[in-house]
Amino acid sequence: MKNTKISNAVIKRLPRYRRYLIELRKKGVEKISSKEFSTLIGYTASQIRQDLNNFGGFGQQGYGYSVDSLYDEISAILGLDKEYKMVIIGAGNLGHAIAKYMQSSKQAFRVYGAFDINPALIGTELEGIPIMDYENIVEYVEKEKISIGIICVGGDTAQEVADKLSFAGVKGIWNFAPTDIEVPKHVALENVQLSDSLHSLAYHMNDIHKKTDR
Amino acid sequence: MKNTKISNAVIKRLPRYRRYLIELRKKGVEKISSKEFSTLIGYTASQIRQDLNNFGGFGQQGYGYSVDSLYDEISAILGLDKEYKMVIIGAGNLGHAIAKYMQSSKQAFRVYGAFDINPALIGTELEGIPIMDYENIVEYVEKEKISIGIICVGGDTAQEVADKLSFAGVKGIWNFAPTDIEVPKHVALENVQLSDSLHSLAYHMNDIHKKTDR
DNA sequence: TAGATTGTTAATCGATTAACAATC
DNA sequence: TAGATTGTTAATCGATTAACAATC
Repeated sequence: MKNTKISNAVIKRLPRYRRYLIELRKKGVEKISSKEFSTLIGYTASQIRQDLNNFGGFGQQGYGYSVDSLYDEISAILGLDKEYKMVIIGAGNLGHAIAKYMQSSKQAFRVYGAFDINPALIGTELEGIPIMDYENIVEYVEKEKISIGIICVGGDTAQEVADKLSFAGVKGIWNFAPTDIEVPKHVALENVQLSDSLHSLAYHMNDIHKKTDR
Repeated sequence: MKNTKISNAVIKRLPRYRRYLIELRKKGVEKISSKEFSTLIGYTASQIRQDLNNFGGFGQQGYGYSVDSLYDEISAILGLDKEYKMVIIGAGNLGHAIAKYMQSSKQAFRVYGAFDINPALIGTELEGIPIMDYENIVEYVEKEKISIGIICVGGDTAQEVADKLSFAGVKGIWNFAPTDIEVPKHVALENVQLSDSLHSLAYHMNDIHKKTDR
């Protein structure tokens, strides 16, 4: 595997490739050429080949790509052949929402516990997941070897939660708080800004009209 | 306002500018230069000026940008000075999650109804929002002038829901289904691929390790 | 072998950054 | 006026697309 710093644009496309490969597998398709894949997924054949060759030559000239093995390769590149233990911080609406969502996903990601500062919530359960005292989070993360923290608190406390999680040793933070947070270099960070996404939708809704008007 | 096709990269940054402007307003900051904004938000001063000038000259030479009016301008560009009526399709885990989330946001976006095909759910409520029969969605959207449909169904039915919503006349679709969908040109589409986001996090968690190893 | 399709290099395109003249 | 900072043009950088030789 080469390692000359893969661009983020490429990485963002990998899960999408993988999703389409799952569909193809379901349909019993065994091989696919970059050209066929192109019409399916909507990237150019050139881009598909370019993207995949960042990680190695997965294809075969004159034949194409094996759906099964390409799926396996991409899954491995993404690290989906591993298991990830997660905790949710913030057992309010958003935390509840994510807990529900994670439960219905049958992936290698599993939520082991939730944390809150609200005494009324501590000791209860969030969709079957125990809600514990936020005071004890560092201890818990260390002991249970939790690798991902899901931040579902309000924007004002998100940074302090991120600091604590990083200190406790998580390897990744999935941030749903409506704030940008900073993490040490060795901690991976992925932001889900739902309101940004909605605002972007609003822009395009109006933009489309402007175009129609011309 | 110029209209020479704003790149999507720019649009994706607008909500972020807006969030920082809200913070600045809270702190009572009245003006900000592109240079000061740069250190705060992490884009280059050049990019900030370039971005803003896509929409007009909001600044003043020798002074900078007025926080208040820049906030107003960006809000207007995004279309956040308007009201948006929404429906949720799919009252399962994900729909419930989004309903909760939308409720806690006090923005110009409001969910008026939810739809499902499950007879056990129809007639009940989802966080105070009535759950109606999916059969009647077109009629409802037309009558209530709903402008945004939030798709919270499984991947297998997402496209058919999108078709129905488009037919009924929504102007935007916020898609949480783990599938890519196609919509007519006049309908805006925003995808939230939570699993893609999580997979991208997994990649970076492992990628960071590779770097450490070298 | 001939045909197909990859892997990879070169060309193009677009987005970001730098520079600076305009102007408050 | 002098100083500061924008608006905008030009230069650079990176990502996408095209082309084609390598090879299954």
